[in-house]
Amino acid sequence: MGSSTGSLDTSANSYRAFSFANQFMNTSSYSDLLNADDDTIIENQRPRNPLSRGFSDRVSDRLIGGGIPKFKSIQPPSIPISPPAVSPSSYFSIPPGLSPAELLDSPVLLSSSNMMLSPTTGTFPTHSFNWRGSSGNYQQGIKEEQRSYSDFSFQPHTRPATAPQSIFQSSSSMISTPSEFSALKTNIKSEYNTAVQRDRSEIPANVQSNIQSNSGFQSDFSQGQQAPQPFREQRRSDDGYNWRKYGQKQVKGSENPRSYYKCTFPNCPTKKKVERSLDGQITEIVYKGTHNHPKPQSTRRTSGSSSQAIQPSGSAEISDHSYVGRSGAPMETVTTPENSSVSMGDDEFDRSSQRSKSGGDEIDDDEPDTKRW
DNA sequence: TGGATTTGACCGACC
DNA sequence: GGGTCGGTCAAATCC
Ligand SMILES: [Zn+2]
Repeated sequence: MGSSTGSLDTSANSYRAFSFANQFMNTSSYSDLLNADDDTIIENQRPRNPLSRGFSDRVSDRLIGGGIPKFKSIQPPSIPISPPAVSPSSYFSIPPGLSPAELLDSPVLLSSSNMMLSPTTGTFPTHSFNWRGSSGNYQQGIKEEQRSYSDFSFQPHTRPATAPQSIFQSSSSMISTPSEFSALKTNIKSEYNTAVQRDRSEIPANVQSNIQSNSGFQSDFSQGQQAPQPFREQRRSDDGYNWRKYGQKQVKGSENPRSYYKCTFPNCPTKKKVERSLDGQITEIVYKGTHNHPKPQSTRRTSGSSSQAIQPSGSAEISDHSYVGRSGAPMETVTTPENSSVSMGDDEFDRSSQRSKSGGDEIDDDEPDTKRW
């Protein structure tokens, strides 16, 4: 089993090192920052079996029927459209602000910044997304500048910013989604990893609002964040969905604790892992699974334009999940593990690599194409 | 009182 | 077969 793909694990972890400052606000509203709209589905989560404790989640991720544990890997026996080749394990990295969908649409993707995935390859992000794949390379650079801002810098707009990175993995198991799109996902597991600028999630909505309004605020904000955790996290986080924290762990490679959240929507299997730095800033977010429901309408968000609210996945092919988010910052910078490699411990890296190997990752290359360019 | 968070323990996967 | 690690559960606690 394990072989199937590796486990997701983490590889993502590698990135923990960054801290970004946030800058989201500039443009649109923060709300846009991350919206993840992924709705796709995976499977419903079934009631947890008592028997299988712990595992339930996994199970859920995997699929229903089966007993087979596969987490990520499931290959799709048959996938309608895309060949999922996509990789069983596909991790995408997306900037927090970006939505995968967009990425897909625009090839530019990360390029804006400069580095990024490898445009060179010609493949787009999608391609790139599989970092885990055999090569191990996965995203490439993203991190770059982020650090610069780390302290707070808010840059006016333009910046490449901080882009945290996001990775998204999709795992899918089954999907029930209506759209074709879902079909794609079906087997794919997706996890997104997002590096977030900060944790907006934690920030109370009001605060955020304020933020929007003012620009300067960030600074405050950031500093404020230093505070340990004055407030509990609110359910609704950056992406607009409601999350419930079900665990926290100190990961070995990083000093930052990782928190595990589940979507509170009844049957939604979506989970996310959030790593935050000591100062409270989110250094990494990894989404697992997709939401099978529209985003709750929150009071906050939507300022206007995009009300993203709910779009079922319609848009097209979004990749697997729609992550919509865009912050003012274009995102560009995504970090790659590699880059980060510097920071990342080798250990972690190794691990990830290893695992990845097991599963066959190889597939990656292909799939993306399907999606469209 | 109900829901969310915290946190230690358990379990499976990987090496 | 044993150790390590990540992920999840669930009781206690908090709000
Ligand atoms: Zn959900």
